[in-house]
Formats: sequence, structure tokens, C-alpha cells
Amino acid sequence: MQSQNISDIIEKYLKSILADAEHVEIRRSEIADLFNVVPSQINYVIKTRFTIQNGYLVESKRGGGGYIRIEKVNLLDDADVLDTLIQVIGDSITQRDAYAVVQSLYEDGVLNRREAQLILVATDRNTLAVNDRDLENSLRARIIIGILNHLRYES
Amino acid sequence: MQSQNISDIIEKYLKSILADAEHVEIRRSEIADLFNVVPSQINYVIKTRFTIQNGYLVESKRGGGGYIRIEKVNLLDDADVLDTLIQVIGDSITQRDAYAVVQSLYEDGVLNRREAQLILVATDRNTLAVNDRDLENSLRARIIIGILNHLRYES
DNA sequence: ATAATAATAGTCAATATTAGTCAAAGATAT
DNA sequence: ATATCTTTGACTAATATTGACTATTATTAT
Repeated sequence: MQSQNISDIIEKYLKSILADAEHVEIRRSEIADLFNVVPSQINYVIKTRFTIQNGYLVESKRGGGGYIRIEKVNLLDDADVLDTLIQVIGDSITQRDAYAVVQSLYEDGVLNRREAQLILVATDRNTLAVNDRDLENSLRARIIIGILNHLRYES
Repeated sequence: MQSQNISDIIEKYLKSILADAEHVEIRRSEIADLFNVVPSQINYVIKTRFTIQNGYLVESKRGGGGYIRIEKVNLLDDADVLDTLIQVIGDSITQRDAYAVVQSLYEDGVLNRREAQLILVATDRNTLAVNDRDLENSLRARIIIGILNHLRYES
């Protein structure tokens, strides 16, 4: 019940805004000032509590007029199927296995034909064209996982 | 929500004119005065937000009666859009420029929203997660070009 | 015509204004 | 005790703003 560290408090503050609004847009230093913490703590709070797994999208911009924007998105029903796939893929996947993953997503109706093709092209060995097989496989894993994470919610 | 910085505001102002007109022709100092910025900021706005990757052509003239003219071009009107884009991309492209390119393709109906999102995710810096900026940019270029070539082949 | 001047826009580098990363130190939970 | 989570701050990166200087074109004076 009682874990009232400042990160939790900041989390609740942001979520209370998100309860009424589609998204919240902050200036990092303002929130840091408000709660008397260093600015980078805001990054910590976001990184640990506003993940895509929890249904939050975060975008930001630096420079004058910079901001951090947190948006609550609707997670889709097959979100946990995606979780499983993501775990299976891990941090490396061969082109062959990637094909199988994309194929099964297509068969399940998660992707249409054109989308499946796009992903296969993007993760093709000749597209990536790195000399290092390990790097190639880990890039492929990150690209596919990135896309799977994107498929969790409706935009 | 708010475009806090003045460059975004100027961008929106110009684009609002372009929403109704074929092109917009300005006197640099007038716009600078209007928004209370130095004239060279107009160049900054144009250079960062009205590039060919964004689908805009800019021409200008100095001297008395000088002007800057911005025109929105439709890449689909051109028979060899993809060739042009591929050439512009070359073997390296930043995330920002990639965003502009994908956005243009979306606006021109080459990609639908979901496809555009997939490509942006696949080429996002955090997805690629290589800590070598040159490698990152060249991977991004290969992925986008690979996809563009695939689109050409498909249609 | 030509030269001087005025009226534009362009470039570039310095500075300002944000946010991001990372690792060390501190606190808390198991 | 140890592992995990939180807090902090030094350093980095991205973007925006500004202004001095340059380049180009038009107009005016000779």
C-alpha cells in the first residue's frame, strides 16, 4: 500500500491528468521543479512506468519549445500474443525464422499481404547488408519487435 | 498540443496558406516582422520544414521585389517519383528526413497510414539501436529504398 | 552605359534552450 | 547480505534563435 517514493507520486500525477485527457504534454524541467527532483528523474519515471506494454506512447522534442508528450493508447486483444512472440524472438532472429513469424502473423490476420511483404523486405539480408551475421540477426529482431510493439495498439 | 516554438508556428502559418493555394510567395522580412523574429529564421524554417523530402519546392529571388516562393508538389504526378526519391535518399538518410519522405508518400497516397507507421517504426533510431550514426543512417536508407523498390515492382 | 546605392535573400557559426544517457551512489525489499 | 529500485548529476544530443557577414538583383545617379 505504502510505496510513496517520489517516482510513484510523479507517476500518479501524470496518470491523473491522463484520466481526463487523451494525452499529457509536459516540459521536463517544469515537472522536475514541481516535484523537486532532477530532470532526468522524469525520464526514469517514464521509462519504468509509461511503457508500451502498459499502453503508453511517448514522444518528445528537444530545443526551444521542447516537450515530452505521453499518450494513452488502446491495447488490442492480441497484445499478449504479441508478447509471446516478442519473447520468442528475443534479441536475434534469422531470416528464415523471421519469415515464419511474419507468415504466421499473416495467416492470423494480424498483417495483410502488403504489410507482411514490407516487413520481409525491411528485414531481408540484402536490405540490411551488414557483413556481420550476428548484427544482421539482432537488427532483424529489433525491427520485428519494434513492429510487433507497434501492432499492440490502434493508432 | 501547443507548438511552443515560433518555428512551428511559422510552419503552420505557411502551411495554412498552402492548404488553399497552389503556392505561397512571401517577402522574408515581412514574415519575420509578423512573427517578431530575425529574417534568417525564415530560412531556418524553410530549410527544416519545407524540403523536397517534405514535398515542397522553394525558389527565391534577392534584390528589389525579392521573394521566397514555396510550392507543394505532388510526387505522384511525376512518373518517376520513386526514382527521384531514391536518388534524394542516396545511401544515407536521417530519421528526420525519413519521416518527411514517408509522410510525403502517405500524403500522396503511395502508402496508407498503417504502412507508413510500420516503415517509421522499422527505421526508428531506437529500433535500429546501433550506436554508430553513419551505420544507422545507411541502414535506414537501405530499408527505405528496399521498400520503395518493392513498391515499384508491385505496382 | 556604367557605377554607386538600395533592397532584398542566403550562409554560417555562436549561443540558447530544451531532452536523453549513463553510471555511481543511496535506499529499500527479500 | 544481496539484489533491485530510486535518486542524482555530469555529460551528451537535438533543436531553435540570433546576428554578423555575404551574395544577388533592382534602382538611381552620372
